[in-house]
Amino acid sequence: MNDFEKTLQVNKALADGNRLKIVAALLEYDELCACIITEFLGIAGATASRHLSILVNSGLLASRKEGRWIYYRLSIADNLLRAWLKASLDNKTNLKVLAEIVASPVEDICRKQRGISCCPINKK
Amino acid sequence: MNDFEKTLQVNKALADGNRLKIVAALLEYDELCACIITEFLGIAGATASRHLSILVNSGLLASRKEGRWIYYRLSIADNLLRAWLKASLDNKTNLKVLAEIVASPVEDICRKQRGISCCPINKK
DNA sequence: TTTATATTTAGCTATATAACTAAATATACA
DNA sequence: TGTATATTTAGTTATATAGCTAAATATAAA
Repeated sequence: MNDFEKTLQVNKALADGNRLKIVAALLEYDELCACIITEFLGIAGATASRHLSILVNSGLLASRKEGRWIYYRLSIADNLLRAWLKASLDNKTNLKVLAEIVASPVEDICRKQRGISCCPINKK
Repeated sequence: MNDFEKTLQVNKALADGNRLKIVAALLEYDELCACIITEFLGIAGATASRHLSILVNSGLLASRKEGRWIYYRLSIADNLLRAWLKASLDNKTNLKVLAEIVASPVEDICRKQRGISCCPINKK
């Protein structure tokens, strides 16, 4: 894949509202697990999984596996792209829903095991 | 339309190979008329027209009418976006075909009137 | 006015893709 | 081992969109 096709792939990855919301969320939080992202978007897990794989394939996100959970984080190498996304998305996406999910008790969502928190949440 | 939706619209406008080629061409040339762009892309005029209107609606391009011709130019307000596109597309798109079209004799393409050049070409 | 040129709009078709559900895979706990 | 949880893959459906041709619109030249 040449540079032009690579740029096109990145643009296509960013041309969906749910994927843009994922990027916006990860501009605010260092890492988020798939289940939190699924809950945030309010869509089926399988659909969120597909969006995440599109973002990973484009190079915008990286993932890390830990037990049953997979954590996603931004991996945008291009400083100009990162700066533009930050300027375009920061405080322009409604992340209140996400904040509530993150703040929910450990029994909720993917944190169903007795007190074991699935996704250590680190704000940036 | 809020800021998030505006960003999404811009991303969607950039998520097509032919539209990205138009942006790349206009990073190199100050202005190009619709017929030159149509010839460059090698698609039907109607299709090129639709791509151009999508780019204009997203705010990436502006147009100017002069007689029968419509000239398009970049109108990207956001400096970060402009810088990223320049870095991503400059010299990464094959503009040789465009250079040949631009250099073609006045009888060709949309320059069919006796010696009257339709699209004054200004390289940046 | 008639003809030619440039562009857009309308209408159609084929492909891409975003959503879903169900099944498969993987890990962890009882 | 068996059960629960987290995620992905497979398969389906509906919608979006990129392409085309033909017709409409607009301007300029004969």
